[in-house]
Amino acid sequence: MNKSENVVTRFAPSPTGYLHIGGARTALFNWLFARKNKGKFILRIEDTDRQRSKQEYVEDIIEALRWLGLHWDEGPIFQSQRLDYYNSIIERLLKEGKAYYCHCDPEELEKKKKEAMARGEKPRYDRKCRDLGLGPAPGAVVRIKAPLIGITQFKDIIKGNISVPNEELDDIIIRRSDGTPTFHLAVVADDIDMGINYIIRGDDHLNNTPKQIIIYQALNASIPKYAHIPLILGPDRSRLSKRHGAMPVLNYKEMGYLPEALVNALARLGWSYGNQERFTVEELIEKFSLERVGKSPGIFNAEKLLDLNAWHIRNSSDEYLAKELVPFIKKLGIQEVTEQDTIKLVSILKKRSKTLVEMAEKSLFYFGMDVEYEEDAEKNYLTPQVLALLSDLTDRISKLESFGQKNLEEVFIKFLDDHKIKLKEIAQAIRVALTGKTVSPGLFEMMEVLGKEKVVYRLKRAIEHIKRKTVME
RNA sequence: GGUCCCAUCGUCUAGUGGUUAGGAUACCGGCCUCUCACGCCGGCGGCAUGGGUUCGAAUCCCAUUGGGACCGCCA
Repeated sequence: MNKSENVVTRFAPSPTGYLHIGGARTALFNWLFARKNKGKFILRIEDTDRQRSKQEYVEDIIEALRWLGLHWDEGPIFQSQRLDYYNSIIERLLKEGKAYYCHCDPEELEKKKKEAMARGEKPRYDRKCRDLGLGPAPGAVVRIKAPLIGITQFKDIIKGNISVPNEELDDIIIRRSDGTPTFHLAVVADDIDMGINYIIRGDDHLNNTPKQIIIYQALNASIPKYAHIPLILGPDRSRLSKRHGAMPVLNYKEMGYLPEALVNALARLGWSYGNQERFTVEELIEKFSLERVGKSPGIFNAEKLLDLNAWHIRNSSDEYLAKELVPFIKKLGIQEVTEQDTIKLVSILKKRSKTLVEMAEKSLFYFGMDVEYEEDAEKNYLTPQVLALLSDLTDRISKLESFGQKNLEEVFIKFLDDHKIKLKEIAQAIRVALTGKTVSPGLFEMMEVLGKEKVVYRLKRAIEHIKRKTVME
């Protein structure tokens, strides 16, 4: 292969399920590799199995890839629309004597297979029709003529040299009796046609590769480079499936994860760059390489994703976060929320939130005039002892012209000094008055965000509350 | 069963013959401090086992064990 050749990669999911993190990572590696090398990334939908393929899954996959920011340069190309092309390839193989019609009865074959398994032999087609020179017939399939001797080998970028004795290979079916091409044929035909020169896919295809190389050879096509990435395993170390942890990628969106965080986590599962753990998408493109992908399978670590998400939230711009946060706040029933509101909230909440869901929940103190006191908070901090202090503080704050953190701090310094107390002694009471809770962002930044009107209102309400409580006792 | 692949803290990983085996996460302490968080400091915890090769193996070789994948008219 010459050096000027442009990299062309593809992600080729079959729409028989939603996109989960395994597929997403395969897509990511293909995308990163193409971007890194200024190449092309193609999206191809492998929907030759009409029974299992569903339109809703196509849509899910596309939406998930878009959300992750893995934009493709070509496609989506649907295999179901290219049947004529596959048939022309099959006809060519037939004509050149590299494939043949097989009339064997499927049930009989199945029986033989089971018997072979029972005897401890490898289940394989006995090649009965291989040299019979049969023609098309109802129920007939087309098989590839695999070489009988020798070895098929290739160098995988990640796994190294892989070789398989040809005796192990079968004359696999390339066209079903209904005339549709099988997976192996369609994949190879498409990859040749689309000029795919780097095939980056899951480890589960490692055993398929020799079978596909045989098709390449029969077609006299140049064989692409392969990179088989190790699988992502479930917590029980078995292949990731819907049952454990293999959530749809779009669920992470709903749970308040940033796509950048998921991309970061997925990239670091299998790929590494020294001791660096946290990457922006730009950094990943710059630093990604297939040589640094590990060989062993890994388990997806949700804790790490959470940490990464917190980091990406902390390091995102307020504007971006505000935009992303709005729908989450609305989901909590605050319909009147604006991006203006959230941008202020985000600035004080981004260091304290691991997800957008959490951030939305923490935003709630801002909305409405009244706050609801948590029972223990009210009992422990809204006490008669702080009544005079709160009254005086409210007076002082009411007189403030501009309501910035600086001004507030100045007022507090004077206030604390006059009363000979530490901030510590009154902070929690103020916090409860303003938020109803014992945990919140810093007092001054929070007051600035709330604005003078709400701060004074809530302080006065707390004072009234204490008075009322005192009288009742 | 056959073939192929894999094996460092619980998890993700760095490491390519000489390191007190490093980082991240989680967990536990401490500092900072108006609470929480952030940040900072410290701790816990690992080379699957057995043989070689070598002056010297996490690193190279073999075996064992364990795990995974594939063996479809699914992809």
